[in-house]
This record gives sequence, structure tokens and C-alpha cells, in this order.
Amino acid sequence: MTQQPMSDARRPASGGPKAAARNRAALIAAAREIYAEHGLDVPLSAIARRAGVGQGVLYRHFPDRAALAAAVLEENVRQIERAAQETDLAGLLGVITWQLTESAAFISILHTDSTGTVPAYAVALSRRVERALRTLLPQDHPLASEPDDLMIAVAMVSGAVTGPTREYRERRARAAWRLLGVEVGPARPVEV
Amino acid sequence: MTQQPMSDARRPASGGPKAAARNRAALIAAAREIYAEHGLDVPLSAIARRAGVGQGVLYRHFPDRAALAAAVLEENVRQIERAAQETDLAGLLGVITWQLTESAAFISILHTDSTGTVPAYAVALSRRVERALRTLLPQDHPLASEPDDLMIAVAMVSGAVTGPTREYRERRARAAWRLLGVEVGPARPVEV
Amino acid sequence: MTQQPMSDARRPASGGPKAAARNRAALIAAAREIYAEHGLDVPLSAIARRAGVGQGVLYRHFPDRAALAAAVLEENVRQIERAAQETDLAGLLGVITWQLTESAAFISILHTDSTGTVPAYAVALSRRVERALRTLLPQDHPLASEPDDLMIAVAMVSGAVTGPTREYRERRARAAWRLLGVEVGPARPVEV
Amino acid sequence: MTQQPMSDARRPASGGPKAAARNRAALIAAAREIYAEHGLDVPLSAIARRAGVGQGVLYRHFPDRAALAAAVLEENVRQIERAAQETDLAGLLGVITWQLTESAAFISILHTDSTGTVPAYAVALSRRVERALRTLLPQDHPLASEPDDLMIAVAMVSGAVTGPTREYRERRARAAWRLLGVEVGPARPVEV
DNA sequence: AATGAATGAGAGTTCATTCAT
DNA sequence: GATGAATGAACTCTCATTCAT
Repeated sequence: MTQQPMSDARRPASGGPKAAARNRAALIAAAREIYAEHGLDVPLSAIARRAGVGQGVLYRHFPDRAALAAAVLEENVRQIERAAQETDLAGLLGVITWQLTESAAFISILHTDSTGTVPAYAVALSRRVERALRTLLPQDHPLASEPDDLMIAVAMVSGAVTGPTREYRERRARAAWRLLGVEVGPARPVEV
Repeated sequence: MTQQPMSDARRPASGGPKAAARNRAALIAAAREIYAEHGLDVPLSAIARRAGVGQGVLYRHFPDRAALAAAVLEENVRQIERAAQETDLAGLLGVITWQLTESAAFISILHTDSTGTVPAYAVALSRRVERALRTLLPQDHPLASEPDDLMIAVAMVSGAVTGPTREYRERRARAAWRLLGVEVGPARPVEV
Repeated sequence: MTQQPMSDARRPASGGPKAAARNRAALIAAAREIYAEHGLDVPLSAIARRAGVGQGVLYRHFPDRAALAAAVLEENVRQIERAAQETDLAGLLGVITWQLTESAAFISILHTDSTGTVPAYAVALSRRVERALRTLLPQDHPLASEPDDLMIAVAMVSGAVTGPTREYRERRARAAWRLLGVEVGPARPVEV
Repeated sequence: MTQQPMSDARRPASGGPKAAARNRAALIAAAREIYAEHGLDVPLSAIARRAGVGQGVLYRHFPDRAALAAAVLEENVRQIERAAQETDLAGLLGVITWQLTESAAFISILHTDSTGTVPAYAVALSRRVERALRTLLPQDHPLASEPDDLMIAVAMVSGAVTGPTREYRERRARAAWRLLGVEVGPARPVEV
């Protein structure tokens, strides 16, 4: 018994090649929204629905859950890398703070998973964030004395970021940086 | 890790005298173990199996997933409250640190959930931890100046606690406290 | 997002422990019927439906597709082994012939799969059939001269068994045995 | 962000002059290969991919799965018909034997499907094979006494043809013919 | 009161088929 | 004509929850 539609209802179909890129973008956008709202552990079908596409499209573009997450978070990291070329450490931390308060998903690559199981792509992305930060880190910065301190500090801030509204989360993030004695610029998005 | 004996010639079925209480305790213990190993998002059937009881018993004692989690964490909090009567702040933070490194589940009440949705029971438990800490907090402690700083700091440490082994997680936790400039006693369990 | 029912429709539930064995038997019976009609490559959901049970029950009893097939075919082989103790070779071949004409599924363990990929359980069952046959095979039988001839002959007959009705298939099977110069008793089921 | 097709120098798209015929042939060849490797139950997309064409082309040439299978097997039958004009029965059986051992797909028209459901095209092709064989069948041949014996014998051999390698399958096929007392020439392909 | 089987919805994944370009 | 993306249903497998015994 091969898999066959078996329903006589003729399905409408397909969009054409131009739609492909649009759908990919829509999926990433939808995923970003839903990740921000509910975290990474969300039904893929919900993402497809929000993007307005069928489930198959999601699988065409992203072979598995990790690929989609990587694509979403990749954008965040790229923004951080871009920002690293335009500001100082405080400014970059502001950008990171923005992203932390904006998206529950982004937290997971810096804070990783509480069970200790970290997907490979998250490790790679985390390294890129670290590299970006380190280019701007002065030798005498309080987070420069021990090699792990920098990313531990970021993880700590991500731990503090909880709460119902973005503003509330930002307030907590700023308090966290203050407790670390680290100067942060204003939390701000990077314009695309 | 603990496989239950599976009493051979015994009466595995229904009731001993205080079987109910024993089952409840077994469920909590099993849940604690499994939470620590796999996080909170675990099939309830696995917990019942590890506890050596049927699924029905689990539901009899805990109407829903949250109730079980609350019961597990309740014990942690009780240990913290007990410890608060026997040591100073540094000692209490050592106890909390132990719990953070021991169980992925415990993190979730102090760090709460990354999506910002905090179950009601977690709020209550968190308050009790805060109260315990505050009884020992000197007026001039670095975390005493702003009202939220205390629990933000705890959340921050919980954010730093990740990694494959308990030792590794403890090392990160200590680094986190150091970055906060807070003195902590040795991480240690409270014996029951 | 844990998997949760999310529908408020309260589902009816469950049968009790006695039903377990009954369901298992029903599943095997249903599978046997459907296998006979459509071959082994049938949706498991169809089997569950025919058995009048939920999908979960099927998985409880048979962890995978192979386990169910093995359970069904196991019965056939057991009948053959039983028959081997009560008749001579011709009689046993009659029993096998009956099973071949009765069930498309049974063919697959003797004829195996045309792509050459044979599941482990099928190999084991096939060996048992061979053993049963060989206990009754006279030294001077035409299929006794070469070691592989016996099971090749059975596979050949299974290759001939096609057609819309059991009677038609049996006619072809008898013709096949005749072409092999092998005497066969009447095709007959083994009463359970 | 929209990446454009813009084939720069070449015209990979649409039509050369007899592209249609070439595509058709490529599809049949691809299907033959994949059928041989994985059996008839293969995603059509895999065939299109192997042929290096889009899915649409496949559907243009072959309205359904059966049409493609028929086209593949048609070639086999044509080779048999050709061979029937150049050799004797033993030689023709050698050709058929080659095809049986070469392709899991070809088996299905001679052995047909184990569920008894035979597609119409298979019946027609089978008849042509029979006709080709019968032109070379001597009156006194062991397979000439009963009308059905000829094709039953072929089906029997196809039933014996299983196993991982072509050589192994050929060995079994030869054993099968031997058990039937039928002389066969060497298994050989018909060059195209 | 405990057991553990059953239910059935839902998530993940795969494909046949259509169709915009 | 060709391409290959999109659709959406079918199938597999997993669990939360109920309930007969």
C-alpha cells in the first residue's frame, strides 16, 4: 500500500518559484515570533500555520527543527557581529541585551539548555557571539581576567531575563549588568 | 539510577497500611531523579514507572503535572528554610548552589521559565526562598540595596549553571557568585 | 510546549486488564486478515481499526511493524511445526500449501522480499519451516540431493501462488508441485 | 533577498529540439535503475531526480505510477520478443533469467503481485512474454502438456529469485530451472 | 486503593500531485 | 515544455488521562 491521497477532493496547489524565497522568509519570521512567545519547543505545525504555508514547505526549507532554529538565531548573531563593527563593548552589550529581552529563543543559545544538552548549532553560534564580544573587550575589563567570565556573565544576564513584558525584562537585564559592575549601553535593536 | 526492588514474594498490589504515603514519597523521589536527568518535560509514565507504581496512583496524588513539580520543589524549599535557621547567608547560598547544580528542575523556580510564563506555585516557592534569604541578609550586603537585587542575583547564578556534570556546573556557579562579589560557602546538600 | 490533549472533549477510556489479552488476539487476527488481503505493507492504523482498538494499543503490544508481522507469522509456523509431528512430507506440504494460498503475508517469509532485504524475524521463521520439513524429508527424495533445493522449491511454489481466489491459487500451487515432481497431500488448514 | 533565476550563458531551462524524447528515455532509465535497487515502491520524486528532470516532466510523460512501470517493463518485453527471433527456447529462457535476476521490478509482471491484484498492463505484458515463449516451445517439451504450465514455471522461477547479489540470484534461478527439469541457456542480457 | 490497559488527539514526517513561472 | 515549490492528506508514533478490574 503506497501512500496515496485517497481523498478525491482535489487539492489546490502551489505557488511558483518566486514564492520559495518569500516562504522561507515567512517561515523564519513566523518562527522568530513564536519562539519569542513560547520558546524553541513549539509545534512545527504552529510555525507553518503562522507563516501561512503547508507543513511540507517547512520541511523543504528546513530539514529538521534544528535547522529552523539555526536559521532564526543566525540572524541574531549576524546582527551582533555587525554591531561589533560599529560600537564599543557597552553598545554591543546593549544590542545583546535587546535580543535577550526580545526573544526567549535567543536566550537558549547563550544560556543553553538547563539539562546540559546543547545542540551543535547553538555551540557554534555561541562561539560567534563570544568572538564578537572579545574583539571589543579591553584588557583591563572586569570580565577579562578569567577566560570563561565573559560568557558566564552573559549567561547570568540571560538568567535574569524573565517576566511578562519586554520592558520588565529589560529592567531586570539592566539590574543584572549593574550587579556585575558592567557598563551597558541602551538596549536597542540593530536595524536591518 | 535506582531501580526499585520489585518485591517478588510480596504483595505488590494495592494496600499495605501506609502504602499511600509511601507511594507519594516514591513518586516525588522518582520525579526528582528524572527531572534532574532529563528536565521537567518528561513523560509522566516514566516517573510512575521509576517510582514502581501505576499511572493511576500518580494522578491520585497529583492532579496534574504542576502539582508534582510543586511537590518536588517544595522539598527543596523546605531544606532551604531549614538551612536558614542553622547557618549564615554564605552557608545558605551554598545550599542553594548545591540545589541549583543538582537539579535542572530546581532552576526553574528561581530562574523561572524562559518564556516568562511562571506557574503560580513557582511564584509562591520563590517567595519563600526569598524570605529565607532575607532573614540572613545583612543591611550592608551588596544585594541589599535594591529590593529586587537579591532574587535577580539568584536567577543570574541559575543562568550560569549549565553543563554536563555537577562538578562543572558547580564551578560555573562559583564563578558566577564571584562575579557578583558575593561570598558563598561550600555547595552542600542538606541531609534529610 | 508539552504534548497536551488541548481538546476539552472528554475522551472515554479504557477497558481493564482482561481486555489486554483479548485485544492482543484481536490485533493478530485483524492483522492476519489484512495481511492476507493486502500484504504486509499495510497502514498499521488500518489494522488497529479492524481490530476495534486505538492505535496506542497496537503499539503497546507490538513495538514495531515487524513485531506484529512476526506474531502473525509465528502462528503459521507453529502450525507447521505441529503438523510436522502428525503427518508425512506430503501432508506437511499440503499444510504449507494451504497457508500459501490463504495469506499473501505468509508467502513473504518463504519467498522473502524481492529486493533481497529480509527482516531478521523472517529468516528465523523460514529456518523453522525448513527444519520442520527436513525432519520428514526422505534421503532419496528429489529435493534432498542439494541442500538448498528444499527451500528453493517452496519459494518456487510461493511464486506460482497468485490470483484472485483461494481456489485459483490452490490450483496453481498444485500445478507447481506437479511440475516439481513432488507429491503433495490435500491443502488443508491445521485446526487450532 | 530574492535570488533570481537568470541563467547567464546557458539555457538549462525548457527545450532543446527533441528534449521531450530524451527526457522520456532518461525517466525510463532512471526508473529501471531505481526499481532494480529498491523495488517498485519508490518515491516518484526520486526517479525524477535521478533522471535529472523536474517532477512535472514525469507526469507529462506518465500520467501515473503504473504508466511508468509499464514503460520500463515494456522494454524488457520487447527484448524478449527480439530474442525470440534469434534463439531457441533455452536461449530465450536465459534472457528471461537474466532479466529476472537483474531487476526486482521485472519479476512483478511474471510473478505478478503477491496480493493477487494484477494491474492491467502487467497482464498484457505477461501475455506477450508467453506468446514469445510459445513460438519456441516444442510440442514434446515438459512445459507443453498443460496450457498454464509454461507461465506457471516462469512464475516459479521468479519466486526463487531472491538474494542480495545478482550472482546469488542467478544461482537460485538456475537451481529452479534444474528442479523443473528445463534446460536453460546462459543468463545474458540483450544488447540494445 | 492500586494497577496498568485503552483511548484518541496531536506532533513529526513523507509524498503524490498540481501549477505559477 | 520544463522546473521545482507548494499543498495537504496519510501514516507513524507518543502520551496525558481515564477507568475496569
